[in-house]
Amino acid sequence: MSLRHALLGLLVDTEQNGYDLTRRFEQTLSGHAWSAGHSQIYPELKRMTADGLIEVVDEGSRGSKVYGVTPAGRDELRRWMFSPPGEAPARNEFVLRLFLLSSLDLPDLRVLAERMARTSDEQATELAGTIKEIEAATPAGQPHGYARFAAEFGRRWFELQRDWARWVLGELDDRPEAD
Amino acid sequence: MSLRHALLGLLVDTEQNGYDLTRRFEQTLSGHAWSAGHSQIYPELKRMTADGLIEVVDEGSRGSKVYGVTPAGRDELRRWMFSPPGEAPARNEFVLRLFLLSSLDLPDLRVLAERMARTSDEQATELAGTIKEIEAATPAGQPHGYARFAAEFGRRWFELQRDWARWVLGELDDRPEAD
DNA sequence: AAGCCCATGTAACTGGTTACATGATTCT
DNA sequence: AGAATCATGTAACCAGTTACATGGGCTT
Repeated sequence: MSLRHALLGLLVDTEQNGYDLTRRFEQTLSGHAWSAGHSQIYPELKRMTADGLIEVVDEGSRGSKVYGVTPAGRDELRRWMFSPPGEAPARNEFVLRLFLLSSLDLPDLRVLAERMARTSDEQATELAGTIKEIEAATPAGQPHGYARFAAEFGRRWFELQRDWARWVLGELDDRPEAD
Repeated sequence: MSLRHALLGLLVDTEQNGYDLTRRFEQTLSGHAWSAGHSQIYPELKRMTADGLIEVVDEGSRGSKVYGVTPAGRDELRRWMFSPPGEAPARNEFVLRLFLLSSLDLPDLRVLAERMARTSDEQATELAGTIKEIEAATPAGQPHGYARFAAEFGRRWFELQRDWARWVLGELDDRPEAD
């Protein structure tokens, strides 16, 4: 049950309500890591409260519940982080498309690989800009946090996509069929 | 519905039965791309047959059904490959753990990042060996297929994990708290 | 007062996993 | 003959998505 641990991780970082968690999910985790909508998050928060992993630490003006992690929740998150990985199978539609590229004929393959390389390069450039902003907003010598680590990962991921697509194009150009 | 397109892609590559498809899923797609068990695959094959995307092209000795892709199936696969990406949200437990690393205290973070770097390096080395085998089994000058492309992607992916984890460790060593 | 964002929830449905069930062939 | 592998299926359950529903507070 990764949703539970994702919520624990976000709440350890910052105490917040279900609405904020929904947006945080969308903004930071949804791209590469995990995804969940509010209709899944609210019931899970209730269950986690019942299980003693989190608790309501404050109530906002319009009846919102601000959650925080209990000691038991911290223990559970740590236990999960150290547990052997690979339990939940990975699902990534983009990677699936990559793996199925060879089901296309050569002209189609070229067009798609070129498109993938282009969009990945754009995304990498965009994230590089975001990273510069983070760096600028962080006083020199200060340690980076969560956001910087995640952004660095994302940048490298998009570069991988771009470079792999270019490598495929290079392989294709070496083929006898190439004109 | 990515399952459907994954099956189409595998069947375009090789006509095969549900049992083979289940193993292929496990071996080639399960790591980074997509995952499905036989209990999901068999009913989907029936539905795809009803929808005219695939058809039974042969029957094996013990009553197995060998499926092949119809022209309509090929069209559907191509349409999907060219359709705008990002419809299905990505889910990757490993990446989720990466993103939640900063919820740990510094000593824990170091231990985990070191472990991640080590196991990723082992996986990258293993895949590099697999690639050499593929290269050796392919006559010189011959084009590479599906397996070579996917393996190259996997290698780069594990290297990304390793390098990112090492980068995080480097960032941590620069911290004032570092001993 | 109207419209937007904040904030929480439930219901119906679809996709995916685990468990149950069965039988044929091949290998030892 | 017994065990392993091939081969297909269904049922019950859990996770995740889409749609429906409601109301408070803030801005213009």
